[in-house]
Amino acid sequence: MAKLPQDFEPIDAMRHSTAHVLAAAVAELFPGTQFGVGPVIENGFYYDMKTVTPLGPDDLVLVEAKMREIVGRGSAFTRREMPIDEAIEFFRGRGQGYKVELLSDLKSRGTTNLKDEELQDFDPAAPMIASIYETGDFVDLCRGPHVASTKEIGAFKLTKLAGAYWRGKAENDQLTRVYGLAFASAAELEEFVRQQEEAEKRDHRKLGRELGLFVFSDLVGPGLPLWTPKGTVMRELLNDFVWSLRRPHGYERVTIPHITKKDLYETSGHWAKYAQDLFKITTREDHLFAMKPMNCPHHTQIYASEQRSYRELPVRFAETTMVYRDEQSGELSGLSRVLSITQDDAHVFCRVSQVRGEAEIVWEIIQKFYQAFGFELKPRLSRRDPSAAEKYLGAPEDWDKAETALREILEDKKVEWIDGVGEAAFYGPKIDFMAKDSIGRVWQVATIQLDFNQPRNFGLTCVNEAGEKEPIMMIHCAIMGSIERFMSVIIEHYAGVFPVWLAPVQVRLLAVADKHADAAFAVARQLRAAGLRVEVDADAATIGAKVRRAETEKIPLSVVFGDKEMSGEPWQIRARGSKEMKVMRAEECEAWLLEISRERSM
RNA sequence: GCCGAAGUAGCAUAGCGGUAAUGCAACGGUUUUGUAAACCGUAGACCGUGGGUUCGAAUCCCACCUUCGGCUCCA
Repeated sequence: MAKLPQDFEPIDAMRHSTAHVLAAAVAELFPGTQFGVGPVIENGFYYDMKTVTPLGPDDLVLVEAKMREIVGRGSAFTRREMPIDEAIEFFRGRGQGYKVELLSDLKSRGTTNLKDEELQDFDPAAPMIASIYETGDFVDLCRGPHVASTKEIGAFKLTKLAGAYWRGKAENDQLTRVYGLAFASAAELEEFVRQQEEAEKRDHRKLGRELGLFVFSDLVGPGLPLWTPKGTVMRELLNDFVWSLRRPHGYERVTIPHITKKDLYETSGHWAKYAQDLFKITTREDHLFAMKPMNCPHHTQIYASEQRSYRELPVRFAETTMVYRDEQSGELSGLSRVLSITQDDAHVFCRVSQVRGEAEIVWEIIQKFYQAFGFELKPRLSRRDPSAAEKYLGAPEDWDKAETALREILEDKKVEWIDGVGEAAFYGPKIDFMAKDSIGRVWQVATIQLDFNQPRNFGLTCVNEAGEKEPIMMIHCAIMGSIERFMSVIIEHYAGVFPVWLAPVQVRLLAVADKHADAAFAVARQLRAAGLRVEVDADAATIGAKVRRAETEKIPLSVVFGDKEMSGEPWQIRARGSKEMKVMRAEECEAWLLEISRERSM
């Protein structure tokens, strides 16, 4: 994300100046290049540009060398100001069409329609004065601030080339975006690169394959993960956990088919908005069906199947089930973005007066759930963008009411929350939860969504105390959101080293020699019968090799099983990653293992 | 979908116009082992798919599939 100049930290002026040096280097090497915007981002900068001939990876090396040459010249960054019309002519004269467009747009429509990355070029306080910065022969539109001269530029490195649409719109020109890192010192740059490598080791796509949790098949297709027995064990455990938290609050399970006539989505409002993202099915009799991309419309039909009294509300339906969305192929990524998504979905049908209480129950479930993994949660009020009313269903007054209800809950909780303008669903505002993982990355996870539109579209009511039909509200809530995404998050959070309760294999018995195998298998059978997930390693390998194998496969507990154990000596239980053994008499082991394997904790 | 890059045995990599190599895993044999890698051997790849250029293609060209990095999108 681009940073605004008012949020600049001391390092950011240097990063911004480095972006100018990048543009200067490209301008020297590739005359005729037109430049877009070049903002500061986390850890560095980028610059969007349209070169006469496309840039390749080899050019990146060339450009970086040229940048070092320019930095070596030690030129000053000099600021000049001019009226906006003069600036338009100035950049037109230099063939910089994108800069001319930005300036002209600013002149006619003001700063409010500018994106963050574009605001790095303009000062909203003085929109009719353009400032430019000169470095040697290179001149760029820019609000600043910059360092005094290229002598102050620290350690930098160009990292990648990517495509990016001009002003973020898919219908515009596609420019080449050059990304770079910039830090005050070479040591900091190296440290950052090292951290990146650490994060790569946790990549769920790599760990998922190594740990045998899920696979993809070219025959089945992209974005359609196939879950192995081990991966399925984890999915079920997570789902059971969610259920254990929901059950006391009166949630009931329901089950729906995975396809429906299109009529359902025409009524819900989804067809108009998402028709092209649906997998469609034509029946032999030429009727049009769709794979379900969400569950709420189906669930409304269970609610609507009978007349409901206010006395039976809230009605809480929940179901963990797959939905299917025809995403753009370029969006797919490991488990983070897939076509077959398992949602732990719930819909609460309630009166307006019950919304608050129900939302608080969900909040409590979410907190308990995420606490068990050691995630730090931060809520976000995802509300509508008032300047884009056409994107949302329903009357603004209803939106205001719903947004206020959620805001009150947030204020009541006295927690820090993020204001998410434009993050609402098309049918209502929501509270989304952002989870910070063990290496500080933030993921959007659980959600509580208010919806007055679908109940209205489907005519959902209850009979109230006065015997009248009263319109009701619907709350959509998901604890994990998507199990696929949540799996990707916890795989990376734990780096594949899962806590005992969640590990697909909890205990491995390492048979010392052939003669111990039968006894080890017998013990394993007994522990399995007690509910533990146990394996035996009885291969013809040394005990050292078996220990190593259990470690690299990230099995939480292992027990060497040989003569000593068979003759009744205490077991030595090895916890992964630790050389210290837990020594325990055999007859105590089962109870202890059961206890720790059930404790849902980090 | 768009821009760019990449697909070689189960995994990780080498080879980059002259007919596929290495490590780990697998399999067979020997060893019967006490807390992070025993030893010896064997097998395993139409080099993503299809087409083209060439006497000859893993290697060059085209299309498609899949993956990766971004952009756009995300109920």
